[in-house]
Parts: sequence; C-alpha cells; structure tokens
Amino acid sequence: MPTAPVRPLPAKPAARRARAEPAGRTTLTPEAWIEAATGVLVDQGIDHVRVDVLAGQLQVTRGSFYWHFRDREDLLRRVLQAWREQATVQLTRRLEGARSGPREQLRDVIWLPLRGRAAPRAARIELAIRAWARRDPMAQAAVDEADASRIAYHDSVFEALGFAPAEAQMRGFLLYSYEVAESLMSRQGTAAQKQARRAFVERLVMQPLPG
Amino acid sequence: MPTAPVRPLPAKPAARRARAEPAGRTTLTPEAWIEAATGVLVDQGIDHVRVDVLAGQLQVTRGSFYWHFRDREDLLRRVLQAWREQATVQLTRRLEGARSGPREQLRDVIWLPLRGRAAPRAARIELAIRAWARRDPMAQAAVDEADASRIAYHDSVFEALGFAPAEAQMRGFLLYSYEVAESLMSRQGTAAQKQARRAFVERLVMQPLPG
DNA sequence: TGGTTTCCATACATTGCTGTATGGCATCAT
DNA sequence: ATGATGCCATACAGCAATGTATGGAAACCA
Repeated sequence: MPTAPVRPLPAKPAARRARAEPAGRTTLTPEAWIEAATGVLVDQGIDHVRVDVLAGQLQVTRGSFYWHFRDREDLLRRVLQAWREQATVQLTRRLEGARSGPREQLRDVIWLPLRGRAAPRAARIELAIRAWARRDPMAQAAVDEADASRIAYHDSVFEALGFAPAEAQMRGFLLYSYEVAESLMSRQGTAAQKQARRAFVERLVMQPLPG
Repeated sequence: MPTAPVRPLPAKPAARRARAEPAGRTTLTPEAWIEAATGVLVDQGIDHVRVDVLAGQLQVTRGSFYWHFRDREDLLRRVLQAWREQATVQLTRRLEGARSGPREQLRDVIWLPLRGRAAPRAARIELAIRAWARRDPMAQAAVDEADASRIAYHDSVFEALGFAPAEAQMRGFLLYSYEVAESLMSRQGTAAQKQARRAFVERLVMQPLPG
C-alpha cells in the first residue's frame, strides 16, 4: 500500500483551547473517539470498529468524526499509537523500580498481572490488538516492538539474578511466554490453581540447571 | 441469541453420490467451501470470511453456496467442527504413542511443532480460531475444550515422569503455555535462539524443585 | 425418451457502511 | 455587534454483502 496522499485536515489548534463547556461535556475530544474505538476493538474485533457505531455510542453523528479524523484508517493509527504509549509507560515504570532488587522485580512481573488495578482491561486490550496484528502490519509491528522490549526487560531481571546472558535470555523468554499464555488461556483452571501455578513458576524459573 | 428456527435445507443424499465428473472437478463439495473459508480465516480473520469472496475463489457464484449451506453461520459452524475433529485426531495420535515412554512423549511435544509437516499451517489456523474465539462463544468453547484436553495430556506426561499429580499439573500447564506462546510470538528471536529455547525448556521443566 | 434431481447462474430487494458536501448554531476575537 | 471559527447535523452518492426467488443445463432414473 503506497503511502496515501495526505489530504490536509482543516487547520486545528495544536492544543485544545479551553472553551466554555456548559457542564456536561458537550464537545468531544479525539481521545474520546479513541477510547470508544478501543472499547469496541476489545469485545468486537477491529472490523467492528466502525464510524457510525462509535458515533452512536458517543451520541453524535458521523459528522463529528470526520471533523476530528481524516478517515477510519486515521483513527486506527491513533488507537495503536495510544496503546504503544501506554505500554511504554508501563515498562518505564518497571525499569524505574529496578533499584528494588531483582527478586522483587521477579515477584512483580509474576504477580502484578493479578494485583494491578487496570490489569485485566489492559490484558484484554492487548489480546485484541494481538488478534488485530495477525493481519495488519502496523499492529503487528507495534506488538513485536512491545514483546521485544518486555522480553529484554525479563532477560535483564535474570541477568541481575546472576544467570549468564544466554541463559538469562531463555529464562526471560520462558517467563514472558508463561505470562502471555496465562492471559490468553485465563479460562483454564480455578483461581486457586492459577495462584499455585504462579508460585510454582516463580520458583522453577529461578532453579539452576546442573551441568 | 435464541436458537434460530431451522429452515429445512433441500433434501440431499447423506453420502455424495458418485456422479460422472468429467475430469476437472466441475462439482463442489461442502468441504471445498470449508477449506476455502479456513484459508480466508487464517490470513484475513473471521469477518472476511464472506460468501461472495469464497465464491470468487472457487470460481462459482453464490448460488452454489446457498445450495450447500443454509447461510453464512452454517458455514462457520462447520469450519469450527472441522477444526475440532482435526485437533481430536491429533491428540489421539499422541495418546496412542504413549507406549513409547514419557521422555519420548516430552520430546515429541516440544519438537514436533517444528518438525511436523503440516504443523505451521495448523498453528496458523489455531491462532486464527483463537482470535475468533475472543468474540464468538462457539469458537471460544472449541478452543477451551482443545486447551483442556491438551493440558491434560501434558499433565499425564509429567505424571508418567514421576511427579506428583498437583505438581505435574503445573508443569504441564507451564509447558503448554510455552508452546502456545512460542507459536504466538514466532517472530521473536532467530532460528538458532528458538532451537536453544526449546532445548532449555525441555530440561528445565523436568528439573525437580528442592523442598 | 421423458421426467426428476443435482448443482449452479442470474436477477432482485435489502441493509450497512463509507466518505463528502453543505448547512447551522454557538462561541470566540476585534 | 460582526465576522470568523470550532464543532456537529443533515443529506447525498456509492459500494459491498446478505439472502431469496427463479431459471436452466447436465446427469441420473425409469
């Protein structure tokens, strides 16, 4: 697909001006559309993210949409972009907590997906984008990038635990694999079994190999 | 969705009669439609499995489709059914090879996804159905069922290796998780790294824990 | 050979969704 | 006050996909 000729949007102020909004949000931000699109993406799939559906959800007409966005493709790009930024922030937070020691980082990696406030929703968004990525190169690139940086983080944790780089890499990948799969197959097993699984994995991935 | 009132299909013979097919397959079987649908499902997603697309691919018109199938929903059901049967056959083959000893079964589980002839395509089909399952309860049920029986098989391998049932269950889940994730994130790492990963996991999941 | 059945083509009728063009109202600058 | 602008509504044209109704040719049965 050749890069489409950029049709200039009607000039808009870079920063949203503070207009007199009488109480209940009469005017929409692009972020509202992006949020709504993400919602539909999560429980309907990318093909159901359609302009008129979102308009109905936001109680406006499609005229509003085509004011804020060039077209549907434009919206999808910004949905992905929003996810990338969120994922980056998430990982940055972890890197900043690196001073707490590798053992604690490992515990966080394993248990945070359960304890986190917004974790379940973030997981669902990620799975939806992963499904989307199967046939959209742009989404695929975003997912690959996120996977790579997270795996790199996992590796670093095992390196900090004293494993040689090559082995740390394999342990990091295994642990990340487990997390992704646990999210993907969240229907398998009872809550107690899941707890036990995580505790077991936490111990096993630290277990040294003989030889 | 209430179970739709069943509109009776035009009566058809249960088994396809042997008609004089002059050379090049002038007449279509339902299986041909199912195969085509699976193909589109794999690299386009379930929403792109549309009657007219398949008709174009099969060089016929939609009239043919509505003779073989009640409607689009009917086709999707049969696509899922075909996958269930294939997955069952696959697992049955493994259970029959159980006499070869647990170590060999473990090797097979880990390495077969790479060596198998039709393995890559089967993996892609499975990922496509997994994506579909996120918003179709019927597909979700099929995936859950497949996961459960495969996990049970993994468990049995670890039990045969001498681990206590509870621990075997966790090891089985971890190994299956790794396999699913390796398929899902097949873009991560070089071929050599993947090889090393598998070899490493094969050893680690057998490693006993102290205590 | 005449009639039936199998399988597919053709031709509607309908719906859903996209993108554009244009109008209108409220809010802003001056 | 008066343009000008931001934000949205309305209306239109067009395509894409579904399902149905019906016709028609070739193979089968008698």
